[in-house]
Amino acid sequence: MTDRTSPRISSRKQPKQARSTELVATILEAAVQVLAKEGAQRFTTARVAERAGVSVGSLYQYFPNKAAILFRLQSDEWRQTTEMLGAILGDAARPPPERLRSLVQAFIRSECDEAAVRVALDDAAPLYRDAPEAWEARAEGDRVFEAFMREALPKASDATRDLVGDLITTTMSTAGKQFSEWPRTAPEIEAYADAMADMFCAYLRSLQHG
Amino acid sequence: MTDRTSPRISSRKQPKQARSTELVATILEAAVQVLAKEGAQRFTTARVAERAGVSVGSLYQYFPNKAAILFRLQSDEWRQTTEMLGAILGDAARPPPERLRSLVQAFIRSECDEAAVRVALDDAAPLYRDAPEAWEARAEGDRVFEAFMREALPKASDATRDLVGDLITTTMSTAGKQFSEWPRTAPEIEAYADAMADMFCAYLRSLQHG
DNA sequence: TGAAAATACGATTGATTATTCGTGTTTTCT
DNA sequence: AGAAAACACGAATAATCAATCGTATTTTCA
Repeated sequence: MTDRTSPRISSRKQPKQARSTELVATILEAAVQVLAKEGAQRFTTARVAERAGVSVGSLYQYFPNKAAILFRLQSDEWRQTTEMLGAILGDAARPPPERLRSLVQAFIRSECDEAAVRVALDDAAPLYRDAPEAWEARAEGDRVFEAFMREALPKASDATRDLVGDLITTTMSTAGKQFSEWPRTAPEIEAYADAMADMFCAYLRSLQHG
Repeated sequence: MTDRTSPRISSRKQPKQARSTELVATILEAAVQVLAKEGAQRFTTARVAERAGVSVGSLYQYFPNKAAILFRLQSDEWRQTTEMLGAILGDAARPPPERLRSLVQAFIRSECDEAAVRVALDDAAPLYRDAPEAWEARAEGDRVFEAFMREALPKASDATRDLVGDLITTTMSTAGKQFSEWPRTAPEIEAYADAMADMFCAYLRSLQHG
């Protein structure tokens, strides 16, 4: 009954002049600041434009709507996370459990840096969640992790590997959100990450020994 | 710099007549339906009142503001969850790992029932998150879990137990959110819950064996 | 240089929504 | 019954904000 037409979110125009790409960067930078300082509630196109030192009109020249800005920030973050994932998990010289531990620590650390932005971006998720493009970045990360799982659990079935991979990535990726709801000190977070890594490793070991 | 005065959220009036308590129940029921059918974005006092068959004015007689309705729903849910927690974990006749497994399954199942409401309530979290009362229900649950952890890890230090309890509860409680973002079938969810229980048990075992 | 294309501007529009308050109705209690 | 308290009503208010569009400025390039 509700006429919820999800708007096209990621139609970037082809820039004809150089200033446009600068502007996009400026706007994204401003958007991050607004999210961090004001939160998702007060994230408005006017505020982003003001902070960026441009007019709302200019903003709308490069982003079809407000959600597109948020979606772009989220995409960039996912891209970055996937890169990190690949770099750490792809290091074939180290044993899988060690790589997994590094990943957990790196991931949780990165979640805690700029925690305010992450939380705000998460709060704003309803605005960009429905966009189909939102899942592409995630899919790439899943592929990288699958490759790692084949190394970590060579004897397991594909179904088991998928399930375990799903469990681990999900567990890891939701941890950051909890920290922001009940803030912890840096050492507490380190300890938490260590415990999580211990848990994953214990689980993988138990799977290998039958 | 931002003048974000968090409004008092949970000042329930003392009802003088019987109809008022009925009305509160009706409003809460309507609120759930609006959340489920329309989502957090479209959760408005007007819509809730309409669905409840009352006027906005009446609604504001029992809830000081919109956030109070959401907060009340969240509180009720937490209370319910804590009850379940206590019932399952307190059953001293069963060995701790078995209880933990039951808990994970029950918890994830309950997250999946009424998933739409849970997601919407979560989306609306920014509106009621800042209320200090919001943490009381959670604290009670933590206490129950702590008691369980003393049974499950009798030899561990308090610090370890706290950390592990934190890790387990956090992991469990964030699982439901992920399901709604990428929906899964019922058997997939069962398998996921089983895997999570396996993971927790493997971790607890590894902690006990040093 | 000068015209056309690209970009930038920001007041305005239209829509939504939380909350109030003056008024009418029902219940309570004597 | 009748007055007072409690409750219910919903139009009106005031605020916010996404997005537009007519105009002004800058860049391109022939």
